[in-house]
Amino acid sequence: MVEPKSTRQKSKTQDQHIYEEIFDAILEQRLWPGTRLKEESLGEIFGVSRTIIRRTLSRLAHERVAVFEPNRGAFVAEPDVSDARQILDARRLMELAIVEKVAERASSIKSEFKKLYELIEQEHKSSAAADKGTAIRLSGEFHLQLARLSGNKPLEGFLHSLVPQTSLIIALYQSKEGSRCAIDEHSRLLDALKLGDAALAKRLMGEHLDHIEDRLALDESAGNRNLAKVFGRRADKAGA
Amino acid sequence: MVEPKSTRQKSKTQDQHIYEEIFDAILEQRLWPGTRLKEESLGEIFGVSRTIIRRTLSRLAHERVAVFEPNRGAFVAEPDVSDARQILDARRLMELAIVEKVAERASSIKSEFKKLYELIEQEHKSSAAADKGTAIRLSGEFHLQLARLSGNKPLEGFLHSLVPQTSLIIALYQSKEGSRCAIDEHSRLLDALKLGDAALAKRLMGEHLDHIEDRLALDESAGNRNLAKVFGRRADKAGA
DNA sequence: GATTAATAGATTGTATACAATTTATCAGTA
DNA sequence: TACTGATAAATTGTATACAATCTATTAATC
Repeated sequence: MVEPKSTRQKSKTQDQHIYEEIFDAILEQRLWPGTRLKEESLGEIFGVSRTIIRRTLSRLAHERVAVFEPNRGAFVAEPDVSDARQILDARRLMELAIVEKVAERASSIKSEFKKLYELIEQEHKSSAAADKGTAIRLSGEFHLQLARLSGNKPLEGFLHSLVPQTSLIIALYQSKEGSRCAIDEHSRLLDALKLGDAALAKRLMGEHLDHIEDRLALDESAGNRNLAKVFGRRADKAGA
Repeated sequence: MVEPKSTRQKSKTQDQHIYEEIFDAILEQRLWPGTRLKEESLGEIFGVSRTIIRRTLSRLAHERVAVFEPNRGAFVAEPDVSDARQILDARRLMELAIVEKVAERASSIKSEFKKLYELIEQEHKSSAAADKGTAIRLSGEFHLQLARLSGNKPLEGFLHSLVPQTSLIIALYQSKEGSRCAIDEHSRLLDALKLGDAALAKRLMGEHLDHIEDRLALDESAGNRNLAKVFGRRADKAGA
């Protein structure tokens, strides 16, 4: 690999790298809701100044994955029960629309499906290796890839914000352990999409989302699961 | 009005102010697609350093209302025909979902409707006074208020990005002048919503969006309307 | 000992300085 | 004149310095 001519051109990819690193950490649930994202610490980790980190945090805040508290810094978001319902509701709307579009375009994007099957394959492997973090992340990436195949950039962008938020919701409110049906659901969904069967694909996606929600405890009392919030304290799990 | 104790606390509202100022200028089509957004000029206009302006531009870029070109700065976005179709498609999805939600909640948010009728009233006045810019902006705000009443924050956020993008599309591709039916359409839509008639409201919203799209020339040749782009030049309408 | 007040330390928020890059200006040449 | 190349000016991209604020620690008081 060759060094770039200047330090300037890599700026965008460097931004992207830092962003994805944090994004993935949230998807994999290594970064817990409420975790403090200290600017200087992150700057040292990635070898950049606070300027760059601040831009990344600003992007995450925009996507509602992080939250800025004035004069206190950025924290990984902690969606409450009401937020969670709205997020899942919006996500269902997006995912159904995306699935419909992908099914419509099925014939013209056939070569793309292979990559998605490979992604599912990886998901299986991570799951078999009990690498839960990677499995969760790959599951999220499956949905993001589907969004890309919809051919609608705004929708793709919106889902890119909703997927990690869903990950935070699962971290906060999942009560039952995930039965390992989820991966097979991806497979069957993809089969339906490849055949261009929009109705079936939408039904399967709907059920897939149902299953994710079924494992959550989003009743009113569920707010209490987040003890730190109840007592007005903040967990600071980010080491210096 | 009393001065705030420190210059720090007003930071968020100052950010918001600058953002809204630019946002409104785009809604009112005073800022044309492709216009360069020079950081120092904006900083002088609003009396802040480039740091603050940069944050605002970054937000606008996230919402796809502005675009950063590496080492060249930020420009008001110029959605091409393909972008335009995707944006309008996404907007239709959002608006129909929003209208459905508002209709469902109609009984519990009755007091909110009055504000919307007042907004329509203002729209009428601006239109009568031939104040086209204000009329367009108020029309956009009508849709944003509706999104707020949906009670779904993610959806509201998504529409907040799509509305100014639609404004850019209209600026670039509107061929026929807008017949002044649009305002009455808002009225009738609101009537249906107040009665909680979701089906009718959705039909009216669909037709409303149809009418907006009908006035556009989004055929393949329409790309040529943007001459500057065809010839690879850039219009720089922002004075120093 | 518990509670409050005062101080020191750590962290964010903003402006600014400097480097890298692009854009504009202007000779020089055919 | 039209075109090329070199130089200067303007602009963005990043790091850093400093001010404002919050947090933790310690001292003082009851």
